[in-house]
Amino acid sequence: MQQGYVATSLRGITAKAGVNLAAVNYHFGCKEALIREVFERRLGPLNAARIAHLDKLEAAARGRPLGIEQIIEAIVAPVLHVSKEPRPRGTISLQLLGRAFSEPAETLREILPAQYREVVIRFKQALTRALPDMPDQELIWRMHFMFGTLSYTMAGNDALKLIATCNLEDGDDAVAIMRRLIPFLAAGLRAPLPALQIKRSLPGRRAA
Amino acid sequence: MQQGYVATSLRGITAKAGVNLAAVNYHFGCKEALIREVFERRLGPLNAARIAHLDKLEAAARGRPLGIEQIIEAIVAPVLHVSKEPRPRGTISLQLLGRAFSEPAETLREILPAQYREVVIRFKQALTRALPDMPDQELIWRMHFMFGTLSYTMAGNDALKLIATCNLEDGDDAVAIMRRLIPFLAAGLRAPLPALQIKRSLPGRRAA
DNA sequence: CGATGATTCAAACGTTCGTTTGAATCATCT
DNA sequence: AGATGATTCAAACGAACGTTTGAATCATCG
Repeated sequence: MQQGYVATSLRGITAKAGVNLAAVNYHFGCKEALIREVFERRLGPLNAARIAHLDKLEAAARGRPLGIEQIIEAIVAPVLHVSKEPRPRGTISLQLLGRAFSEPAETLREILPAQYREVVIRFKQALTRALPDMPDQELIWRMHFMFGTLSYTMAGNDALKLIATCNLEDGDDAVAIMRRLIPFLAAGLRAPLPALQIKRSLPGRRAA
Repeated sequence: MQQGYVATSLRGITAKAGVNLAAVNYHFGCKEALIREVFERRLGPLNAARIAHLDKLEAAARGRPLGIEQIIEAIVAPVLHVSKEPRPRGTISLQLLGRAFSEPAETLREILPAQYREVVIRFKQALTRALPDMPDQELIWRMHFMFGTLSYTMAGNDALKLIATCNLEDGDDAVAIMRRLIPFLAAGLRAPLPALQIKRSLPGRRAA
């Protein structure tokens, strides 16, 4: 899955796994069913851990709204757990999950919403209570931005690292990255509401 | 490019264009060169407009640091220009550019850094001056997050819209989205520095 | 042991892909 | 008009893909 669904051949998979080519069709039926199971096996526990984390936070809060950093951490911390799996499985799993939303393959368009639905509902509830003055529309978009940043970061594109033209320290493992990510996302979620009334604020070129 | 590089066949392209299959190899040489030219034609003007926008802002500022919202707007506004092209070209172009970083195709790994290098250098300079207290490492990561959010938003994944389980208003065109995006990103860039000293804030092992 | 069902295997099938080819067509200029 | 170079076209090529097939191998149990 480093190279995407269509570009990954069953011959490549079975060769690397040391099994026969026909084993895939025998055990899974077709290539689509295989990738479906891969995603369910990876994404299911991850999202279950996120919800469990949120459950624990809400139980401890006893009805009070959670802090935004807490909520984000409930989304992010399970990712770190995955990243700690032995190399290279941890890294590749993150790439897989991060790139999932960008996958053009049709079959993933059906899997992902089902896998993420409960997570999104629960976290939207938590965020709505943590940000009571935020309009619903605005919150949905900011959650969209948040998931986008997260999945993009998980995908770990080498492209932007090359772009950076400034060598990053080696100590920037997943934990360090996520520790940088949480304040960024929390501040974004808390940002003042955009001035939707000011019509000419975007295309115009007024300073001041 | 709605379906990715490998899944897009030259037969499909040429059929939709109403030209002969062999025309691609005659005029471009190979499929890779074709997609390379597509990206250069789309990305070149976009990034040139970003730099021109930044040039204008810096000339008007006469040496003073720019505002963060101004800098982000210089990145985002040219995107809106693309989005306004007649349907469906505008929308698809955004998808193309947004998904570019997630494309597993090897050839894009070479094109994108070259196309983006100057943009990243210029905007990093501007942001460094606008955020003088921000450590270099932290700024690079926050730019990474910012580009991630932007490209993810441009890609316009239907997946997350389905996930939202809350129908978005139809008025959310590209302009409205970007107006929401800018405060989100600006707040993220300005976020207080993560407390790297606090050891146990995230589940991580520490040596030393 | 021998029968039975599950699994593995090498080989092939049909399809689709990017690319090549050589003739046909077009545009341009003396 | 006729020659010439650029472009278009239908057809085919070899390679790679997902899938199927039928025999070989394995595990289990009376």
